[in-house]
Amino acid sequence: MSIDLHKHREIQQKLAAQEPLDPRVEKLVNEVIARVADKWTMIILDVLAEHGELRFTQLGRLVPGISQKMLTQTLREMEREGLVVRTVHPVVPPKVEYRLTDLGLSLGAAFCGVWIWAEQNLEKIERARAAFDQRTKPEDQSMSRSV
Amino acid sequence: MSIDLHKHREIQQKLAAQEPLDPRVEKLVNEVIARVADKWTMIILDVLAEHGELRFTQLGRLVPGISQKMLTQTLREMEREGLVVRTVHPVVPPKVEYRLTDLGLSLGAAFCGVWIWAEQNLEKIERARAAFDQRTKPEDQSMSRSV
DNA sequence: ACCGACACTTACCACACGGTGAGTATAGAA
DNA sequence: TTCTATACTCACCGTGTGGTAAGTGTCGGT
Repeated sequence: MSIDLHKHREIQQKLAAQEPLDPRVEKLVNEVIARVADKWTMIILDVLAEHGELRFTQLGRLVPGISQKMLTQTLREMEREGLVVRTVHPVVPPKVEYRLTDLGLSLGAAFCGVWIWAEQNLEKIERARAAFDQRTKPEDQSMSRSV
Repeated sequence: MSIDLHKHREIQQKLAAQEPLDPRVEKLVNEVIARVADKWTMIILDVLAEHGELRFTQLGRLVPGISQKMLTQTLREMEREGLVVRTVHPVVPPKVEYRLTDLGLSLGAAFCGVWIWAEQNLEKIERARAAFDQRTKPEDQSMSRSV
């Protein structure tokens, strides 16, 4: 549930030292990050963490920009990873409910570290970006630098 | 540097409760995740955390699959976010060194939570995936699926 | 008989991402 | 003179990702 500080230190040391982590772990982490980092997964995780159990259309309404296709797709992937459970009620107008598993909840908790980091370093990042743009942009060229 | 457990709890509570986080933070988090989650950023962060200061080609060698284009691009983005510093030595064969900033280091530390999570839940995820594939794959010739 | 609700699935399409390979600049080595 | 090393930039191109819109199936309401 909560971050284990011993583990934390240990891995920090591994990062600081040359000790490579288990390659399986590294691969998994990359996969997890890739999965979680897409446009919708974190938002859905967030909404689900906030609202508990939700139906497909409710979820769609709570994640404004999303298309049905992406909602289904993301939810499927999250289900596959064991982050959400999908409960089908075989009733006349279909009723499907989605809810985070313990795993999903714990992923949310694990990401707290990143949230905290972002929260604490928001200003720093914005300053870094501004400074970078400052020292990069002054060339009056129309370089297409899309975000 | 290390994760603040008070903050951690606080945010967990916010996640559990309905309290939304500062939208700026949420936006930033999504951006950070999106940035960090690309194919190369985390790997570079990792390599840099392990080796300290590195030159362009050294980095390229330590991140086997990467193309020059992607290395440059990723490095630039990381520089913009203030995660790395780029030091140019105006010598005859160009010499440029890259090194993590405190911010970059702290991001690595923040991601420890996710690493730990992945490490601790590796089996669970693989089992979830296997189970999901199991119950999804058995599609034989018949198109009708009996749930 | 027709419509709408729900939870999807499918076809199509545009754009962005990432790879490849070439080009650029400089100076010392061969 | 040509080659090599370094740290890039640029043009081109194929794939993949995500959006739009329409279709599917069932049943209850009108």
